[in-house]
Amino acid sequence: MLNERNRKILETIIEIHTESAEPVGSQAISRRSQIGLSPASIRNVMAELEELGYISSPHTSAGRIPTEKAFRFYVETLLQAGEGPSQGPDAEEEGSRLRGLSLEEALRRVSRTLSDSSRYTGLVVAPRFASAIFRRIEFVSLAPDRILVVLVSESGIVQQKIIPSAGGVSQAELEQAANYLNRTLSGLSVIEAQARILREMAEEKALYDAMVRRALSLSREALKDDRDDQVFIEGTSHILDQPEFADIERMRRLLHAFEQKSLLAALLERSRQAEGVQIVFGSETEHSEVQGCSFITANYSTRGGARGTVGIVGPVRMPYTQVIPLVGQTARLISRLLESK
Amino acid sequence: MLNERNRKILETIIEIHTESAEPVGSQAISRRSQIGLSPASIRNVMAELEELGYISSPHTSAGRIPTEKAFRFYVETLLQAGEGPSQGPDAEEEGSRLRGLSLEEALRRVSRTLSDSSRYTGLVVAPRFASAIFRRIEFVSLAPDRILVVLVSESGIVQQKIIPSAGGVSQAELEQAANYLNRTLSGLSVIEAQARILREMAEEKALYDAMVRRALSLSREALKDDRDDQVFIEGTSHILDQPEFADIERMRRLLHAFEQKSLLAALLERSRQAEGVQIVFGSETEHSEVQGCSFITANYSTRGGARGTVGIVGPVRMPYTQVIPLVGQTARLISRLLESK
DNA sequence: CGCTGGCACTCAGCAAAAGAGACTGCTAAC
DNA sequence: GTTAGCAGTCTCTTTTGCTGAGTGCCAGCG
Repeated sequence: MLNERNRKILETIIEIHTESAEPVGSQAISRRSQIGLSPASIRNVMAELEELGYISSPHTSAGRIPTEKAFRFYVETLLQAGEGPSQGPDAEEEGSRLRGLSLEEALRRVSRTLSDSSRYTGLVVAPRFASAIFRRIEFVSLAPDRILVVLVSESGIVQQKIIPSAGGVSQAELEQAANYLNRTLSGLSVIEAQARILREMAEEKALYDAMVRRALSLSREALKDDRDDQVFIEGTSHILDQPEFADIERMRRLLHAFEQKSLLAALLERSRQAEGVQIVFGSETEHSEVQGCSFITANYSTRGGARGTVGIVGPVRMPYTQVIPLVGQTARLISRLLESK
Repeated sequence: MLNERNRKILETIIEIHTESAEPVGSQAISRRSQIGLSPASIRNVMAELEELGYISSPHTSAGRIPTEKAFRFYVETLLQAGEGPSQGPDAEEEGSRLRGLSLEEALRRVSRTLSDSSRYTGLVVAPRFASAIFRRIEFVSLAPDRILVVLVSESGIVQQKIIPSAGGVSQAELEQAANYLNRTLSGLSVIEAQARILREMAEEKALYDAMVRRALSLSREALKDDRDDQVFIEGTSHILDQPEFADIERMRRLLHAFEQKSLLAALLERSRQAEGVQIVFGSETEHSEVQGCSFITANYSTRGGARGTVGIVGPVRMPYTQVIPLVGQTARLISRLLESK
């Protein structure tokens, strides 16, 4: 579709535009590229590229800016070529800094680091408790009608929720129930644990042990999947640095979208099972708020197979040769961290 | 200092400016106020007010803008007059919506609600675990050298942290230690618990029970006060709506300040012990980033005396007659919620 | 046949100029 | 003490003209 020379010129246009955020003229390309063509010849090529939809000009007397189609084409070749070297913060050092933090704090920190070193907005989705391996459960009676449940997974994911309590259950009874559940369910995946509970409840009528009955009914409530992903977004103020969002109204909508973490979680959902670094443009989603954005993400996994996502968000115009390795390495860093935990 | 008529006119200036965000002219005041003075007379008064430092004009042919001194004077009279009615969301309804959520989720929700109904940025500081009443401790061995600690307070504050483990301690041993600590420390304030541990450790040499020794040393690590307040900030995108921050650079600095939650926590620290609604202007703090901002806050308390803060941040020009009651009622709402928990 | 220099043309962006409008401060009269 | 009137000031907006970047096309060259 695109011969070697045209491809090379398109690449140059993207590179220049990535640095300047401005339309690129034929002269600038000629100066920059090694091809050794005059501006006039390059103009001919540019006419072709425009014909094909890879570049467009904002107005007659301006240079050209790469279209999303061009960026898609560009990142696709980059992703196929492999990540290349990253110049992110030292992974070893970073890893040991995270080692002493709770999972939540660690993920927040990673999001921050991603943001700081990319100068875009950092994004981390925590693994779902529901897809982890069950480790411990604890009940604390807060009020006669409300029980606090704390769940811990094998890799250290902590989840708390409050469940209603039918009749007043004493703290001692709650502890018995927790003990029973910890003995019975520990080491199972949460899915298996849920299945196990249902199975046992079906046989429950045969059981006369009130404690077991209580434990099962509590745990069913406790393990119910509420499905709201924890998302850590750091460095949203960096979007103010991006000239493409200079319009206040635009910024407002984008910031607003970032505030609704559920929106981002939904957006990243579809790439959750993919391997390697993923790139999605806002226009490729059904959310108009993130038009003009680009999401660079990669998944990490914990011991037990639960998966989470890390990434950065910025404008479509991004230094992909730098951010792709950064995101890729960060995902691997977290995987290593969580699998060793 | 200010006679009744001048006070009334200043008030009118503030009201008009609060709505329009623009300099206020003598004619507008004359039209609006019930005083029945001509613009010319009002101009005389304005000259006086300017003399006294309550208003200032951006340039010769513009109206006057109330100074921070004027706003300080204004809110002081408002605060003394009492809160007046709020038209925030129905407290009853809101309360029952929060009842089934974990503390963290509830506080985040409150911050969101504050932001939504004020159209400014919502702010909630969680009570410190260290100032709460100890309820439960739980240890989970994550790796031979790392132990996850989950702490729960009387009012349902959950805090997790990871502590290093000297020698490999088995999960069974950890459970014994937790049992011992739960028996011994439950119901004490965290401060008391810390003191108790130190006291017992001093006597430790006399003790030959290895389990108790281990429990004490673990708990000392676990209860160590790390002092990083949890702050929930919601609705930061609202600051983009404020004309006073229209300058991009200004916005960037402000958003950046909001991202450093520790900065806000430090800022709110000094009003933590106060009663009732507090108002602090950015210029009254030592943080230049929040110049031009106004913080309206109030404290809430939990069973056991731990305190937290709720509030909103916006420009100095704010509809204080509305936001003061809103913040006050929200603080009372949370207090009621947490004291009944 | 592809490449290139030359040239006329287009159009955004900037700066200077002009005009309109909003307020003020002052003065003189009530 | 209050007010109408008026001259003066200064911002904001609009207009106009200019400059410069960049394009498309054409004719000539290797």
